[in-house]
Amino acid sequence: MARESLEDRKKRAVRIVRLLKKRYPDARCTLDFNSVHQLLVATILSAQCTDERVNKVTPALFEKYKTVEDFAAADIGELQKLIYTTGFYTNKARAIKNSARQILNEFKGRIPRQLEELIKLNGVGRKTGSVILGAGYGLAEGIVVDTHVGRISHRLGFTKNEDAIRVEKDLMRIIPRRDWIAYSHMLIDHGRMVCRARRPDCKNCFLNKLCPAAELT
DNA sequence: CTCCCGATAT
DNA sequence: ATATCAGGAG
Repeated sequence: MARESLEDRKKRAVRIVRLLKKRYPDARCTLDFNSVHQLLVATILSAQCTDERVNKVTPALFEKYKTVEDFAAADIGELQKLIYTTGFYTNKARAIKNSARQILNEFKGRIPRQLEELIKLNGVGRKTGSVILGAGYGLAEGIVVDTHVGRISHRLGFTKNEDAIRVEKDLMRIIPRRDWIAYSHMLIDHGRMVCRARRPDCKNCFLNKLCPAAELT
Protein backbone atom coordinates (compact mmCIF):
# COMPACT_ATOMS: atom_id res chain seq x y z
CA MET A 1 0.00 0.00 0.00
CA ALA A 2 1.50 3.28 -1.14
CA ARG A 3 2.07 6.07 1.33
CA GLU A 4 -0.70 8.68 1.24
CA SER A 5 0.40 11.99 -0.26
CA LEU A 6 -0.27 15.27 1.53
CA GLU A 7 -2.78 16.23 -1.16
CA ASP A 8 -4.66 12.97 -0.79
CA ARG A 9 -4.64 13.37 2.97
CA LYS A 10 -6.11 16.87 2.61
CA LYS A 11 -8.87 15.53 0.37
CA ARG A 12 -9.64 12.78 2.86
CA ALA A 13 -9.68 15.36 5.66
CA VAL A 14 -12.24 17.48 3.78
CA ARG A 15 -14.52 14.45 3.42
CA ILE A 16 -14.08 13.56 7.07
CA VAL A 17 -14.84 17.11 8.21
CA ARG A 18 -17.95 17.16 6.01
CA LEU A 19 -19.22 13.95 7.62
CA LEU A 20 -18.37 15.23 11.10
CA LYS A 21 -20.37 18.43 10.49
CA LYS A 22 -23.32 16.39 9.33
CA ARG A 23 -23.18 14.24 12.44
CA TYR A 24 -22.28 16.91 15.00
CA PRO A 25 -23.84 20.13 13.64
CA ASP A 26 -24.12 21.64 17.13
CA ALA A 27 -20.68 20.70 18.45
CA ARG A 28 -19.46 23.35 20.83
CA CYS A 29 -17.66 23.91 24.12
CA THR A 30 -19.44 21.90 26.81
CA LEU A 31 -18.07 23.89 29.73
CA ASP A 32 -20.64 26.16 31.41
CA PHE A 33 -19.67 29.86 31.68
CA ASN A 34 -21.14 33.36 31.50
CA SER A 35 -17.98 35.37 30.84
CA VAL A 36 -14.57 34.88 29.29
CA HIS A 37 -13.03 34.84 32.75
CA GLN A 38 -15.42 32.13 33.87
CA LEU A 39 -14.38 30.22 30.75
CA LEU A 40 -10.74 30.66 31.75
CA VAL A 41 -11.42 29.29 35.24
CA ALA A 42 -13.49 26.38 33.90
CA THR A 43 -10.82 25.50 31.36
CA ILE A 44 -8.08 25.46 34.00
CA LEU A 45 -10.28 23.12 36.03
CA SER A 46 -10.85 20.85 33.02
CA ALA A 47 -7.26 19.57 32.97
CA GLN A 48 -7.38 15.78 33.30
CA CYS A 49 -11.03 16.00 34.32
CA THR A 50 -14.31 15.67 32.45
CA ASP A 51 -16.28 18.80 31.54
CA GLU A 52 -19.26 17.20 33.24
CA ARG A 53 -17.37 17.13 36.55
CA VAL A 54 -16.19 20.72 36.09
CA ASN A 55 -19.78 21.87 35.49
CA LYS A 56 -20.74 20.41 38.87
CA VAL A 57 -18.33 22.61 40.82
CA THR A 58 -18.49 25.88 38.87
CA PRO A 59 -22.01 26.99 39.94
CA ALA A 60 -20.97 27.23 43.60
CA LEU A 61 -17.57 28.63 42.61
CA PHE A 62 -19.01 31.43 40.46
CA GLU A 63 -21.62 32.16 43.14
CA LYS A 64 -18.89 32.76 45.74
CA TYR A 65 -16.44 34.59 43.44
CA LYS A 66 -18.27 36.90 41.07
CA THR A 67 -15.47 39.10 39.71
CA VAL A 68 -11.84 38.78 38.70
CA GLU A 69 -11.05 40.81 41.83
CA ASP A 70 -12.89 38.22 43.95
CA PHE A 71 -10.75 35.43 42.50
CA ALA A 72 -7.56 37.48 42.92
CA ALA A 73 -8.35 37.94 46.61
CA ALA A 74 -9.59 34.40 47.20
CA ASP A 75 -8.49 32.37 50.20
CA ILE A 76 -6.53 29.46 48.75
CA GLY A 77 -7.98 26.98 51.23
CA GLU A 78 -11.56 27.96 50.40
CA LEU A 79 -10.77 27.83 46.70
CA GLN A 80 -9.25 24.37 47.04
CA LYS A 81 -12.29 23.09 48.90
CA LEU A 82 -14.65 24.30 46.18
CA ILE A 83 -12.71 22.68 43.32
CA TYR A 84 -11.49 19.61 45.21
CA THR A 85 -13.40 17.01 43.18
CA THR A 86 -11.80 18.08 39.89
CA GLY A 87 -8.40 16.78 41.01
CA PHE A 88 -5.01 18.55 40.95
CA TYR A 89 -6.69 21.01 43.29
CA THR A 90 -3.55 22.60 44.77
CA ASN A 91 -2.18 23.43 41.31
CA LYS A 92 -5.54 24.54 39.97
CA ALA A 93 -6.37 26.76 42.97
CA ARG A 94 -3.00 28.49 42.70
CA ALA A 95 -3.42 28.91 38.93
CA ILE A 96 -6.92 30.38 39.28
CA LYS A 97 -5.85 32.89 41.92
CA ASN A 98 -2.52 33.84 40.29
CA SER A 99 -4.00 34.22 36.81
CA ALA A 100 -6.69 36.51 38.22
CA ARG A 101 -4.00 38.65 39.87
CA GLN A 102 -2.04 38.78 36.60
CA ILE A 103 -5.14 39.82 34.66
CA LEU A 104 -5.60 42.75 37.06
CA ASN A 105 -1.95 43.73 37.43
CA GLU A 106 -0.51 43.02 33.99
CA PHE A 107 -3.49 43.17 31.62
CA LYS A 108 -5.62 45.99 33.06
CA GLY A 109 -8.39 43.59 33.99
CA ARG A 110 -8.87 42.40 30.43
CA ILE A 111 -8.34 38.85 29.26
CA PRO A 112 -5.91 38.91 26.31
CA ARG A 113 -7.05 38.07 22.77
CA GLN A 114 -3.66 36.78 21.66
CA LEU A 115 -2.35 33.31 22.39
CA GLU A 116 1.12 34.73 23.07
CA GLU A 117 -0.32 36.86 25.89
CA LEU A 118 -2.75 34.25 27.22
CA ILE A 119 -0.02 31.70 27.86
CA LYS A 120 1.73 34.17 30.15
CA LEU A 121 -1.08 33.53 32.62
CA ASN A 122 -0.37 30.99 35.33
CA GLY A 123 -2.02 27.69 34.55
CA VAL A 124 -2.68 28.63 30.93
CA GLY A 125 -0.74 26.66 28.34
CA ARG A 126 -1.23 26.46 24.62
CA LYS A 127 -4.26 24.20 24.85
CA THR A 128 -6.11 26.24 27.48
CA GLY A 129 -5.21 29.45 25.66
CA SER A 130 -6.61 28.14 22.39
CA VAL A 131 -9.84 27.13 24.12
CA ILE A 132 -10.26 30.66 25.49
CA LEU A 133 -9.58 32.18 22.06
CA GLY A 134 -12.00 29.85 20.29
CA ALA A 135 -14.88 29.49 22.74
CA GLY A 136 -14.47 32.93 24.30
CA TYR A 137 -13.64 35.16 21.34
CA GLY A 138 -14.32 33.02 18.25
CA LEU A 139 -10.68 33.35 17.21
CA ALA A 140 -8.30 30.60 16.09
CA GLU A 141 -4.52 30.96 15.98
CA GLY A 142 -4.19 27.21 16.03
CA ILE A 143 -6.08 24.00 16.66
CA VAL A 144 -6.96 22.84 20.15
CA VAL A 145 -5.29 19.48 20.70
CA ASP A 146 -6.60 17.79 23.79
CA THR A 147 -6.54 14.09 24.60
CA HIS A 148 -9.48 13.32 22.27
CA VAL A 149 -8.23 15.40 19.33
CA GLY A 150 -4.75 13.91 19.65
CA ARG A 151 -5.99 10.34 19.88
CA ILE A 152 -8.47 10.53 16.99
CA SER A 153 -6.17 12.54 14.71
CA HIS A 154 -3.59 9.82 15.26
CA ARG A 155 -6.08 7.06 14.46
CA LEU A 156 -7.24 8.92 11.34
CA GLY A 157 -3.66 9.04 10.12
CA PHE A 158 -3.45 12.85 10.24
CA THR A 159 -0.28 12.69 12.35
CA LYS A 160 2.26 10.19 13.57
CA ASN A 161 3.36 12.38 16.46
CA GLU A 162 2.28 12.07 20.08
CA ASP A 163 3.38 15.51 21.25
CA ALA A 164 0.43 17.95 21.18
CA ILE A 165 2.43 20.77 19.59
CA ARG A 166 3.58 18.57 16.71
CA VAL A 167 0.11 17.09 16.29
CA GLU A 168 -1.25 20.62 16.02
CA LYS A 169 1.32 21.57 13.37
CA ASP A 170 0.43 18.49 11.34
CA LEU A 171 -3.31 19.25 11.62
CA MET A 172 -2.85 22.88 10.59
CA ARG A 173 -1.40 21.68 7.27
CA ILE A 174 -4.33 19.36 6.61
CA ILE A 175 -7.48 20.92 8.07
CA PRO A 176 -8.89 24.06 6.33
CA ARG A 177 -8.49 27.07 8.60
CA ARG A 178 -12.20 27.87 8.65
CA ASP A 179 -12.80 24.48 10.28
CA TRP A 180 -10.15 24.72 13.01
CA ILE A 181 -12.50 25.59 15.88
CA ALA A 182 -15.26 23.19 14.84
CA TYR A 183 -12.77 20.38 14.20
CA SER A 184 -11.76 20.18 17.85
CA HIS A 185 -15.33 20.37 19.15
CA MET A 186 -16.55 17.68 16.77
CA LEU A 187 -13.65 15.34 17.57
CA ILE A 188 -14.24 15.77 21.27
CA ASP A 189 -17.90 14.79 20.82
CA HIS A 190 -16.84 11.89 18.60
CA GLY A 191 -14.20 10.84 21.12
CA ARG A 192 -16.71 10.73 23.93
CA MET A 193 -19.37 8.78 22.06
CA VAL A 194 -17.72 6.64 19.36
CA CYS A 195 -13.95 6.87 19.04
CA ARG A 196 -13.35 6.24 22.72
CA ALA A 197 -9.89 5.77 24.19
CA ARG A 198 -10.51 2.27 25.45
CA ARG A 199 -13.10 0.54 23.28
CA PRO A 200 -13.63 2.50 20.07
CA ASP A 201 -16.89 1.56 18.35
CA CYS A 202 -15.41 1.23 14.86
CA LYS A 203 -18.24 -0.96 13.57
CA ASN A 204 -20.80 1.78 14.14
CA CYS A 205 -18.50 4.68 13.20
CA PHE A 206 -19.56 6.71 10.16
CA LEU A 207 -15.88 7.41 9.43
CA ASN A 208 -14.70 3.80 9.42
CA LYS A 209 -14.22 3.62 5.64
CA LEU A 210 -12.00 6.72 5.76
CA CYS A 211 -10.03 5.63 8.83
CA PRO A 212 -6.83 3.58 8.55
CA ALA A 213 -7.13 2.49 12.19
CA ALA A 214 -10.70 1.16 11.93
CA GLU A 215 -11.08 -2.39 13.14
CA LEU A 216 -14.10 -3.89 11.44
CA THR A 217 -13.92 -7.47 12.64
C1' DC B 1 11.34 13.79 32.52
C1' DT B 2 8.27 13.99 37.00
C1' DC B 3 4.70 15.64 39.76
C1' DC B 4 0.08 17.10 40.65
C1' DC B 5 -4.92 14.05 41.96
C1' DG B 6 -10.30 12.92 42.45
C1' DA B 7 -14.25 10.59 40.01
C1' DT B 8 -15.81 7.27 36.94
C1' DA B 9 -16.09 3.24 33.69
C1' DT B 10 -14.43 -1.16 32.68
C1' DA C 1 -7.12 -3.05 39.88
C1' DT C 2 -6.44 0.01 36.17
C1' DA C 3 -7.18 3.36 32.46
C1' DT C 4 -8.99 7.75 31.45
C1' DC C 5 -10.68 12.51 31.76
C1' DA C 6 -10.92 19.55 26.90
C1' DG C 7 -2.88 19.88 30.91
C1' DG C 8 0.58 22.75 33.00
C1' DA C 9 4.76 23.76 35.70
C1' DG C 10 9.37 22.81 37.38
